[in-house]
Amino acid sequence: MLALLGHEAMRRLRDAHTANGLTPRQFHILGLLHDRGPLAQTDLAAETDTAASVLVTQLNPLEADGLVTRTLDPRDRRRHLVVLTETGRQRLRTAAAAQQEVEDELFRSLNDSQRSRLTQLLVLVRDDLTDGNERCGTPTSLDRKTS
Amino acid sequence: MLALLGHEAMRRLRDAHTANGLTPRQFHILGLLHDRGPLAQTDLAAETDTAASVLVTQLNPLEADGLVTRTLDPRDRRRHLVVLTETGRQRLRTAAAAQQEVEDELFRSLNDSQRSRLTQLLVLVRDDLTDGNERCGTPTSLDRKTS
DNA sequence: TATTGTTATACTCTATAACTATA
DNA sequence: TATAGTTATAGAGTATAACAATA
Repeated sequence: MLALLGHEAMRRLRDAHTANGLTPRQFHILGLLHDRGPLAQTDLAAETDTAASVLVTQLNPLEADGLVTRTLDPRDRRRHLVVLTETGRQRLRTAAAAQQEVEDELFRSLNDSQRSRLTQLLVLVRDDLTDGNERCGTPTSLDRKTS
Repeated sequence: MLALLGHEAMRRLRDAHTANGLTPRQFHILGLLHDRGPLAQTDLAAETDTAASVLVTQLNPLEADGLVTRTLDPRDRRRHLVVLTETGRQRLRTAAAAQQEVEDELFRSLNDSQRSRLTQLLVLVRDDLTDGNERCGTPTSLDRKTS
């Protein structure tokens, strides 16, 4: 049921973000750049758990739309620093509002205390999976976030 | 987070079922046939929320492996009744054990009361989404189960 | 030689439409 | 004409390997 509900949640988030010209991954990328400042593509790939080659295909449209710029890191000219533009910041704001709408719709059957209990339980599961996998060396998608 | 955790759950279930030569959908199909007896493909498509064309591609390997048979319904020779064989029943048992292992691993950080509370909250969300969509006419994947 | 980023390729899952056979 | 099932095709998402530039 967790898998099925998660699939439905992803579908709704994808629909909402598509209306803003973004994929869920691109929304994630914009959010990271907003919170952490400019990042190299390697860092973005690690944080979002996407292969480097996939990251490129996500960044290209973002750069073409002027939401993001790529500049060479002067100290290591192999690295491309990805920077959030002002346009990108605005797009992130409207996309975040759309995301919030989807979340409200998804969890409208729960009151505030039920919602926080659900988050609390999911956090327990997630944290156990992430550092559990780091410990026993069975890497999966979830733990690359913290590595 | 629900979407991400659901994705991870689906990945683990898929891996477990792949080891038994099944997809998650095929496991779902076998389970339905076990619980409800022979069903026409239309019914299976509705219950599992898969397009008819997708259902065919899931049933073909099941029939080839002898887990399932397709027979014409004598009362409406357009309908193909899908029947679970004894081999299919056995495969379902081993696959169900594998699914249970994955669930135990996923939720090992929760004790029994936490697990039941999580299920309870997820059921609330799911039921609201399903009959909520039936009411307001915004059909999604989840509500076809109950229609 | 190793690392960053890019390109090309293939594979899976999914959605759609066209087709057949029955009703 | 409408329905049950099938086939073929195209699209999105993802994973892998080969490649260019830089360290």
